[in-house]
Amino acid sequence: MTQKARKILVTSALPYANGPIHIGHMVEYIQTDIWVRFQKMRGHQCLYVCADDAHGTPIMLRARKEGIEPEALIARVAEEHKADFADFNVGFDNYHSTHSDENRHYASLIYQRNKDQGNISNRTITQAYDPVEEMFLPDRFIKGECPKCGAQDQYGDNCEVCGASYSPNELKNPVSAVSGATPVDRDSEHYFFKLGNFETMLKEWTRGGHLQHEVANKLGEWFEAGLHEWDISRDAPYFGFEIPDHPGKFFYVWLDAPIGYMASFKNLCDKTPGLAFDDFWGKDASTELYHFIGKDIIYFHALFWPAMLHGADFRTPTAVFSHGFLTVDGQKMSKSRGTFIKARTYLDTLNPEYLRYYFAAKLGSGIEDIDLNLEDFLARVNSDLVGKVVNIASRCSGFIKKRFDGKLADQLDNQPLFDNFVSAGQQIAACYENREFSKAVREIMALADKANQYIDEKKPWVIAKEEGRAQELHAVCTMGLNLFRLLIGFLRPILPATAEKSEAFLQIQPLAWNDLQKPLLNHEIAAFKPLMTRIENSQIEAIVAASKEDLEKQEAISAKSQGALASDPISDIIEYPDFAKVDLRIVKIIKAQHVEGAEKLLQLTLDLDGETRNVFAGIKSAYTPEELEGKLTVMVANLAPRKMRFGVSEGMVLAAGPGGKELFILTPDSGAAPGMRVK
RNA sequence: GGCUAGGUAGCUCAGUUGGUUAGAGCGACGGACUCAUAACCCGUAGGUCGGCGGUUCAAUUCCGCCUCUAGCCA
Repeated sequence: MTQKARKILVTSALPYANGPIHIGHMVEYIQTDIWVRFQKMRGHQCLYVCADDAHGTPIMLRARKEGIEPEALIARVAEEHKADFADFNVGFDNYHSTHSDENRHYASLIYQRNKDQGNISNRTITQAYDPVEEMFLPDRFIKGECPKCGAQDQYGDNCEVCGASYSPNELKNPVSAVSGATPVDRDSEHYFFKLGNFETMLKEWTRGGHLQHEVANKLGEWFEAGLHEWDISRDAPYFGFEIPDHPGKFFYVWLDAPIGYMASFKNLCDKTPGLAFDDFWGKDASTELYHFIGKDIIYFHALFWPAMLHGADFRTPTAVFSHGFLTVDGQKMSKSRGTFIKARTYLDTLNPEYLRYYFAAKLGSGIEDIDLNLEDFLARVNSDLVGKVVNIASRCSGFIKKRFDGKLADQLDNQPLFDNFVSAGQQIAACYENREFSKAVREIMALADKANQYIDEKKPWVIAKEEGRAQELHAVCTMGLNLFRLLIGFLRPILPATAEKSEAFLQIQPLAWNDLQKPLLNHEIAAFKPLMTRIENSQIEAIVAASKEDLEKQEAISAKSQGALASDPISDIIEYPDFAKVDLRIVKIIKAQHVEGAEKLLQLTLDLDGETRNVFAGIKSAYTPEELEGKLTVMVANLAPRKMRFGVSEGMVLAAGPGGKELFILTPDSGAAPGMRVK
């Protein structure tokens, strides 16, 4: 097991400083932290740095809305972020900010060196400009009608209803999301990073074992399309760093964000004697550098970032590890369902170790999304951690305490079983190293089952009642506690706080991986106190309820300024005869099916009690045919039939909502029957 | 729309370089035990491996199409 100590620098993506950390963020920090703790346990020098990503238009606007300076906003958010991470036992060696002197230095340096190498160009571009706010508008701050499907209130780059992507100038009736003014075109000089200069280098790098294979596959697409120049400047007003020698021009937030990794590390170097920046970032550094990121920001980290570093004579990363997203109960986190759970909301009720364990049990080395199934979460944590692992200590310690003065025997009852656990540790270590945490957890839990089976076979509670078998009892319980110690050692990267408590119980030093080969014998242990308690269903319910309350508070705040009516005001007054012309009827959906070739439509067969109608409804994004069949709803029965590509639609069903998943058909109260008129 | 992933028991996931009865944990059901945080141990039931078509002696595994989910499109 002896190997040379490695020097490793690890980062997680920098959280954006305009809002709180939620449990989706935590997947990444927990994944990284487990890996880092594992490396440290193996005796390597492993440093984990991170920072707040503090620049950009959203932060500038958020601060303006709150009536404070951006600096005040990011300082406050940084404290919240740090507290959340600390309470989740994420052990950063340093946490810094992109709005720092170090970052300004390295951003300018990297820009300057690339400029000297001929990797920066400039030209004038035309961009949407808000004449009221006097600022250029990023795509996401322009709203309008989708040019493809006409959906209202869509963002400047893609439509959430039909999924089309387009450029903001294609949007119909565009308005600034900041002021509501109609944007105008305005010219401005921008600076560009000539990514194309790095094509050869990047092709080699992306296929050089630095990325997961599926990520490398994905990047093939970018090479095929050709590498474009990357716009790295933004105009004032902008919260960020001014570009040297170009007053009024600022570095785009995504330029200086990854440089924040360097800045945070530099900040750590300055307070750590003997830690040299160049050892980890110099062109010929022999140390290892890893970035853990979400799959959504792959191209920044796998294309721009290595190219920028290479162009500025710094080393490139050893590897970039991407992970998937978190869903809750199989769906995207949702504020209205109460599954948009903030880190703090979780921490107010539950032990962070539970979530660390659950995520570990789900995480592999790939980029698949992982699901937090709340029912499964409760069952699994209770069963695995409390029922299996902690239980081993709980069921053995009583005998040791009562019968042997709290002292372990001087030999094990079953050395081969102990050796079997130790050798399984090699496989477990390999899983950790390869970020196959779910495999590691499966192995460890199989061992925990073995340990419980062993105790069950030996039946110490039977031995305890028999005369002259004290030594045997002593050996069996010592064996059980030694198996427990190994399990805790194996789980230590995942459960640092539980490991610490266990170490206090066993009265031992923090476990290192190499300590695990030798059993703990002839050693006094402390009285056993519960190391972990079970999750109650009510706690999960409390978290979901608290998350919903958060939403209600937010809605109450925003309702004043922008209720649903603000963007979609009530139409002109009509007289009753106008309304009476519309013949609304209750119908039963007797059949619903997909329409071949149609992206948005479902074909519905509607029963009007005496007549059936064929209707095409644009609700495919929100409903499956199965969930519609048998339902009652309301239709406009006297709408002129309309010929569509797929057939004739004989009416329309009524639904509300902005579109996409958020579409809700009307349903009558019980008692209504097909054919009834709605009036 | 294009691309990259994913769709396997009620739930969460393994797995199959194509080959006899597709696995685990949890849950359900039955039994045993009482040391242990109603924990643990033994056993039983559960799956047209997203759908359709193709290649093959043989497909859950390979190919094509479709569908659903997620992400990205500078």
